Amino acid sequence: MEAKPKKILIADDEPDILEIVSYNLGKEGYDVYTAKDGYEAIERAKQLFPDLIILDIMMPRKTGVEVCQILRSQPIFQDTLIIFLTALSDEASQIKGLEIGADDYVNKPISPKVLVSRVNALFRRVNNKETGKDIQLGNVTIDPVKFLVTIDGQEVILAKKEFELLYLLASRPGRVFLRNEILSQVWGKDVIVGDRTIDVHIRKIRQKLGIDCITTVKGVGYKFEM
Amino acid sequence: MEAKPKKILIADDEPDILEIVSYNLGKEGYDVYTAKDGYEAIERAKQLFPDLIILDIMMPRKTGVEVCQILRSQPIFQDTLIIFLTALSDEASQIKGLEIGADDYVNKPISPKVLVSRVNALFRRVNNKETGKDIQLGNVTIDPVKFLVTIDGQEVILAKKEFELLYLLASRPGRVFLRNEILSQVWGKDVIVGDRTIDVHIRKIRQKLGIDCITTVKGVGYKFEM
DNA sequence: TTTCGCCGTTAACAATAACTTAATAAACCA
DNA sequence: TGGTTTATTAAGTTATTGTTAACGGCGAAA
Repeated sequence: MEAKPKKILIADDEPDILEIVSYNLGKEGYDVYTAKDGYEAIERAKQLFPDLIILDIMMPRKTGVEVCQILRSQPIFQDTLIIFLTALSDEASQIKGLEIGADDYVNKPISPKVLVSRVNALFRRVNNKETGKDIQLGNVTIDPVKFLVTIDGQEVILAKKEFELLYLLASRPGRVFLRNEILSQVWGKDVIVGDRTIDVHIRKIRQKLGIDCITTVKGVGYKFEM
Repeated sequence: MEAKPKKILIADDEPDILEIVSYNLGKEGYDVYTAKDGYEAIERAKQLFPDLIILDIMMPRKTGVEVCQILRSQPIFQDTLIIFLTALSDEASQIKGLEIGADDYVNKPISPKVLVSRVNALFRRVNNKETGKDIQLGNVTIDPVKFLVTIDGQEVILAKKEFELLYLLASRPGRVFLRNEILSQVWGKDVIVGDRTIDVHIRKIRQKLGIDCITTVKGVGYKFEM
């Protein structure tokens, strides 16, 4: 399922800034829109409902601070991310900016790369509610948060060690894991178990999954592949 | 339901920083804990499950970057907020910090007030989305304001601890909560209770609800699912 | 104040699931 | 083919959780 690109609205009265920020965010795959003053920023926000608004503070026809306050007073824009972008680097301005509802505050002169990183970080946090470490390979999904494996939507219940072992193998599909490596990762460095223990767990996983996705590499170890 | 104060863990090898940051965040109403190196930070994180971790980068026994990577590789710490606090002010470090999963990156010398603002801003953003609201899952409704659970309109009376436990599990349906995590979230930091206490509460909830919605994941924890 | 009842906890034991082992069979490779 | 490695099975062992009952504390009602 391809996620829709996030919409970002940038408001600044310096065309250079608009251009360089637009370019860099566009390159990251965001849909970028611009406004050249505060009034226009509000108009475009109401029409676009962007996911993130980047506001310069010093702008004609409403400052960034005013824009932020106006938007935040409306429930619709409660969840919209807002970043201030400004030449005012004093503490008080920054604190005020964050207190009236901004999510971040970046000082000029800006580094486009840093700004992009901060934008990414914000979206990562807001976006990733539950689907961080899932592994999806073919029709198999391994969800360590829910501790659940599904095959074609069918849930498969694995025991703790089985799950950890499968998760390890599937974390690098195609890569062969030595038996020693498996032992130290899943069982811990100072646990001593017999040689056949791994095999038995592998067997159970194969059995429970019902599909052939763990390959034995004789004399070496095991690997996951679809 | 009274909102529990957010737990913040601060890791820095400079006692002065620990003190001044602790003081300022404590004054804001946060529960603040400290660690003086990277190893200790990980240990305390696993025991406390803080809502936010503030990491110095230059620390003995694992750098902040290492700590971040180790924690982020575990599903349990996916949602934990992380702020880097560092004297490295170069662009590349900042970008790297944000890319490996930090939510913010603050340069030293720090202004305690700015840090507090940024912490508040992070919590404001994350908080809005999940706490305090009714939870509705299938035919079950959980109302943390009225302290009431209803199943198909039928009211069910739970005791306080039972309710808190259920609310925690139901706040992230499907997600597995470790026993440690449950202890720290429901019972609090330094309360020591016996091993069977959780089970007994789980039993009572299952009994009172009359439906099978809490699943045991043996060796791991419990999860709520309809 | 006394009594009653609920809450949270603990302890003892039962039940069950998970893990390991060992023995045997099958597969693989030189 | 012989030797080595892995698969399979079942049984044994351990660890974790379920269940029940009982106890003390605390607050509400008598």
